[in-house]
Amino acid sequence: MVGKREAKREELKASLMKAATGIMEEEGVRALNARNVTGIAGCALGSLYTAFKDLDDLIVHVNSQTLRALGEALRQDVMSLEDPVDILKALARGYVKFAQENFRLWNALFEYADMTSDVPEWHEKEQAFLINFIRVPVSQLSPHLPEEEAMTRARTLFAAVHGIVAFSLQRRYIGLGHDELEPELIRFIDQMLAGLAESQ
Amino acid sequence: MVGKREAKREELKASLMKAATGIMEEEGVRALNARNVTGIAGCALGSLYTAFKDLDDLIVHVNSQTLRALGEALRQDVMSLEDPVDILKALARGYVKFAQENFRLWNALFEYADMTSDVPEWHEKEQAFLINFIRVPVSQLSPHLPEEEAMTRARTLFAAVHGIVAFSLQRRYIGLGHDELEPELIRFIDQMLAGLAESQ
DNA sequence: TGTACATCAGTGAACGCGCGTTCACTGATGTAC
DNA sequence: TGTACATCAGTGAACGCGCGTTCACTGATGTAC
Repeated sequence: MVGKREAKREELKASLMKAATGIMEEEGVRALNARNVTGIAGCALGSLYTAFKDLDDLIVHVNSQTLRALGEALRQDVMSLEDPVDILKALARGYVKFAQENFRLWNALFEYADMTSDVPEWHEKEQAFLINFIRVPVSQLSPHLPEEEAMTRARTLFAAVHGIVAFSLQRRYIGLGHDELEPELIRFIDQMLAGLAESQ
Repeated sequence: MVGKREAKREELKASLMKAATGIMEEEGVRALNARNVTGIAGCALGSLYTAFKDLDDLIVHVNSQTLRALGEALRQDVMSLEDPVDILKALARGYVKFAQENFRLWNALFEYADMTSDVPEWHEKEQAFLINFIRVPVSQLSPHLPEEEAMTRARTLFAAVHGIVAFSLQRRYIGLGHDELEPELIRFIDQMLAGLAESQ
């Protein structure tokens, strides 16, 4: 009966994840440290290092959770849609909504990459996976595009959309209220897609 | 003859700026600290605080310098052009070029905003000023657009372009080589402009 | 089931480091006569 | 021009803090018989 130890271990991991998520939601990744996270989780300082490799490892796990939540939200938004144009718009709307509702967690996905030099490979793969949501409708809209090029277009589209969302939510956009972000983004997508239709 | 003191003061400021710029160019903002910058500038640790309010103030001054250099580069690129489409493309190309050639200084403009809570107002105004490079040709392309809306379009366009450039240069774009960035960006601008023409 | 021993997760005080900023001091610059 | 005094920029040792991580210890869990 080795089960009790393992159960406790999982419990500890879970409580640390929960505490970390809470701190990151309320004060951002930068506010997270070994003392406050173990304090809130209700365990000893040193326990962090029995449950996770180090503090960075804990952050990566929270980010992974966030990425999965984003993936799930986008999947829901797109599920019932067929038309690639509708899908791309729904993805944009879904992305804005997720970023607004989970601002600090979403922000942590990008802030963290700036803070550390090496993100583990498994986490990079999770990020890369999400791009497929965009690649599929992009390929449908440009059927004779080689897959690799479709991937590039998808990434460019994501980078552009992300740039617009990030600038707005991080308030580098003085004068664009949060209510205006979604319509402005949809206008942007419309313009992109009109330009795509034009060129074919 | 109060001039000698003032001259020395300016000299000190200049040598600190130079040292800070060097460190930021070679190792990024995050590597800058009070000890290495004063060490390289060849002055005492405490001198930093007679020349600048604090370390952040020094960083803001370097960023301001970078912003002015970017503005000057873009002005050169655009100077002889008349056609708004040509201007927008030249700006995009100029932006990529500047970001590539001054990667870490350019990056510091955005990393720093993430690091600190309050950027001084005068520096925010310098940032806002640059958006006019884009607003003018955007207004020319859509003459009946109210100025405020043209501003929004200009900001959206900048945010999108910046997103694409940032993702590529920060290597979040696995698989898009740096040589491919400029053509991909120009393709993007073409598509945007085709979409704009379409909608009018 | 009960007892004796082994293991190892959890503990938190302590380590060690990096860092921004301060402040009493001093020597160069400026002023008054 | 020269001298005596005043000012204040420059100095760098020291302060104080926050932080990630370690490690000797202990008590709960697991194993053997």
